[in-house]
Amino acid sequence: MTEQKIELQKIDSFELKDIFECGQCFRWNRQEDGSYTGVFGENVLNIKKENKNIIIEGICKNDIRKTVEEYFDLKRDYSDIKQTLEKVDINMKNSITLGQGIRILNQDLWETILSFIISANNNIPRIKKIIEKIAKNYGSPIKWKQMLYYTFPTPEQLKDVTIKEYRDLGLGFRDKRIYETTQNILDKKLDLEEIQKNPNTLEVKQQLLTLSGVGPKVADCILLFSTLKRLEVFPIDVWVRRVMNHLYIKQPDEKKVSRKQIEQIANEKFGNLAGIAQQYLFYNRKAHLK
DNA sequence: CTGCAGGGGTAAA
DNA sequence: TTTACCCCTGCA
Repeated sequence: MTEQKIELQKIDSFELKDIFECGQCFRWNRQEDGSYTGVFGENVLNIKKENKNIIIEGICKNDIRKTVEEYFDLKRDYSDIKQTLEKVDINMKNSITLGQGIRILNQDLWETILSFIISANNNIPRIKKIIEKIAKNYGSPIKWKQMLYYTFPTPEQLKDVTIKEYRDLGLGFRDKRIYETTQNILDKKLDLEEIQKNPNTLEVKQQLLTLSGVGPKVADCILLFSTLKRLEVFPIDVWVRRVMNHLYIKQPDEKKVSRKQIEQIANEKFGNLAGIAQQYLFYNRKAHLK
């Protein structure tokens, strides 16, 4: 646990806003100076961009370079990915222009599972608020610059939390789901270490779907945004459904568009990069407001 | 000020 | 396939 600092140069595809406000993460907050501060694992980091350089500093458990490299997916060549996707069609090309600075984070699997269970039928400000409360109540404190931050609690730290306590935190009907999923992980009904090793995405998805509160959309988000990092999945939420319908399907009644239909088109067009394509498409959402 | 719709879905009927 | 769901915010 030490205070560390690092400066990265010539990193392609790294816009703070694109990365932190695309909906993949919930614990990064924009500061007044335009930088972002966030907690992940046992780290509290602040990131800012000056000229073309990225400056990262804060409390970091292990070597900051390695930590950052892993978390921000720095070893992946996003310009290569963008080049491939750009060729798909003009829609994708435009979408990439809108969100060209995105990177898909390698977030802790456990935290990602709980975060996206909480995200169900919910809005981002409230999701963030709830996750912050859970961290503050059950996580471990980390002090940096006179401020206290809190890690996301481990399954063990949530072991004895009751459904009622969750309800009192404002989780609503998700209280039971969080409780049950925590118990299932503690009981190793699903072994998070094991599924990390399984290369068969469909199998892993089936296993995630056994968890309470995890349906197809949440499962895909977990597969894409965590260290599972399956770039071929295509999470379908109302916005992506809207955009996909608008661009490719053109069904007058949006609700009639089936998940299967969207998945098929996504797979045909974007193949094993569908997940990243989904993120770019997400930037199209405001262009298609009802 | 009160009422109501709707939000990055899921589980249960 | 359809419906209820906890809480919160925005808006009529």
